Amino acid sequence: MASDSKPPPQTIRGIAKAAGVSTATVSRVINAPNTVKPSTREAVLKVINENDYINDGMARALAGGRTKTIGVAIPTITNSIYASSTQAIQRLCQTAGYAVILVVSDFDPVRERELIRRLVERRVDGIILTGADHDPGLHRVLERHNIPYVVTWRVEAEAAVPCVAFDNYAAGRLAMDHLLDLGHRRIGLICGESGVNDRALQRRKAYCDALADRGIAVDTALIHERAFEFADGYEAAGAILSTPPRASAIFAANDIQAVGAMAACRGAGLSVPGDISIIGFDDLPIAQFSAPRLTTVRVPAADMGRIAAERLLALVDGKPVEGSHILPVDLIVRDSTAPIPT
Amino acid sequence: MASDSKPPPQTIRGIAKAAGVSTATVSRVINAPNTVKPSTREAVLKVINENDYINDGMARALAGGRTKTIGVAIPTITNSIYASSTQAIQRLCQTAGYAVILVVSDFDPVRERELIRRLVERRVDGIILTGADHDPGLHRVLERHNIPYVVTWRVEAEAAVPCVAFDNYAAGRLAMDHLLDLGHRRIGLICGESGVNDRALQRRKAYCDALADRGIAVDTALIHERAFEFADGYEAAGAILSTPPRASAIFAANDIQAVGAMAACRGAGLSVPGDISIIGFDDLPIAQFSAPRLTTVRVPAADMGRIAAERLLALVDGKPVEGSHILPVDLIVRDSTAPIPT
DNA sequence: ATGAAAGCGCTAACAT
DNA sequence: ATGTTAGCGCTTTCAT
Repeated sequence: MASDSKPPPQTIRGIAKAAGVSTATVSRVINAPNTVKPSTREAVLKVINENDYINDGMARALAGGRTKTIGVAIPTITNSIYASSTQAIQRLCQTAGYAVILVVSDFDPVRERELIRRLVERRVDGIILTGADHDPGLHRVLERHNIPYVVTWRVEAEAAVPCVAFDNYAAGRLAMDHLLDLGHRRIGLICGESGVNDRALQRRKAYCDALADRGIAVDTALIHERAFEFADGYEAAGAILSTPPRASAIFAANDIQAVGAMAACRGAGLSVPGDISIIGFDDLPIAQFSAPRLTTVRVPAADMGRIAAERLLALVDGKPVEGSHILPVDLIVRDSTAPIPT
Repeated sequence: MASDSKPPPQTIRGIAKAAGVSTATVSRVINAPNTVKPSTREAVLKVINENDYINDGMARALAGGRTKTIGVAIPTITNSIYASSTQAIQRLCQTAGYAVILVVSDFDPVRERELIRRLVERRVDGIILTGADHDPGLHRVLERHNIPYVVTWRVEAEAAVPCVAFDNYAAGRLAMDHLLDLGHRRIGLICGESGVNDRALQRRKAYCDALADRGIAVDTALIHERAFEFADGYEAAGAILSTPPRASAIFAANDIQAVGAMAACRGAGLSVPGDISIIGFDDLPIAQFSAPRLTTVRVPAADMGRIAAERLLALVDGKPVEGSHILPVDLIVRDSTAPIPT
């Protein structure tokens, strides 16, 4: 036999050779099938299928294309509400042929910056950021590398960076006013760490302002910042219950914490809402199936994710996208709140 | 001035030029910093930082390296339990410097194959698969492209493909035997679609066999296959309650469905476990905070994810990995089950 | 309609 | 210790 020069394997050259055409032709049947004669196209396709050949996305991206990948940065994954928006993003992107890479910063801006750097390194076509509290310079890096991005969960005061969010402060006021309107005056607060979480901060502010507006002094012994697990809400509620005079209501700025708080009240022999009212935040599915069903503030998490993804993909496609997109929130009154017992 | 030939920008050549060194040296300060003289290293680093230069991962991968990306395929994202294992995978991989790309197949093998193809296209270094029910040829493609993978949630009967799982059948028996030991004879079943979900199928089998072993005939009117939302459990339980003679217990092969079922019983004026016992499956966090607290079967989802990721990363590193890794499950008895009322 | 050849930005021998 | 150079697998003018 003649000495055969290495026949390259799972590469476009290998396919080209096996099909007796040039690499350009193979590339064409993959990217612009109708620019190649049907008969040769079929021949090439046959070789491709026989070999399970799959075009190398790295090489393709390098040769000028996009990576068809977008990055999503969230602060934590243990808060179910982020799962909701992230899911919506993932679904929309997957349908559009984009892959999504999720990075979790654990509320650490430096860590976040490092993770975003890895996203840039992977040449994601765009990025969805969560909230504020970003490392200074993060925006500069994104700008410099020409990576479009949109911010969710928070309206960026600064430049005209596109954002999709709702008003956390107003939503917090909604919850508090509901409680105050029911006659409650001594109200406990359970929320996230306001020092590292601007959403928690907004809600805490709403709590304080709502009280102040009715001439009620804020008792910081009634404020508990915790993580987002049931156990955290349970424990925080325990602390509130043991701070006399006993509060007649609790605002948990998260449904999971609220359900934990309800369990604590139950454990303390208190009836909800007979003895104590509890209002949550998010309107997770559990809110409709807890006992009692939870009064809460509905937050448009899935919509936010979907819209953010839509806008980002538009941006990636070079379409212009206007500034902020503010979504509405709603008070959902169920069975966990009632007028203050007389 | 002399005509300056284009000075390349955010590329290794641009940095090299600006720092007055060769591209090889820049590459070295990035990949093997200690092989380059401290003084030049600092100089190069300075230029890199000033420009926020970030090495192109596509080019790097193409030039022979790995992509430092792994793919994870799950059937659905609305079943919280997958979130648990996926989170564990994500965490471990992120820590190890790997990005994870999640794809959701919605229980459609063809869709799954297509999504996996996209993963291969992105040259992921490895893949974590969920359950069985894969398209024939999926394994062949992975084999052919030399992509290591591990299977979770299910022991693969076939070849020696590494898997990390627990015994769904045995776990189902555990739940059923608990109910039967309490004296229950007429038991409803709520589970996933056994036609597209081998885990659901195993649990359904366990249900039937457990009944048969005690000489109890299976009444298919008591079996309800549904999705994994609270509402599905609620609705299924409603159907079971209205099938006389009324069942004295329900096995919900998922905690979310179980909580939904409890709500349905409450709504029907039935006390749990006084009038009817309910056992769940998974031991999600909610199980400890529902009212009453839910008896369930603890499934090692997070461990499974973590171990699967560890094994995959080992595989990626060329380390050998033995066959199946079976994790234990536990019956967690809480307050939602009781002896059959006399 | 198809082929030849020049890069895309990087790493990795091989030199020096 | 640093520079030169040849690809990695692909897309894409530019020819034919």
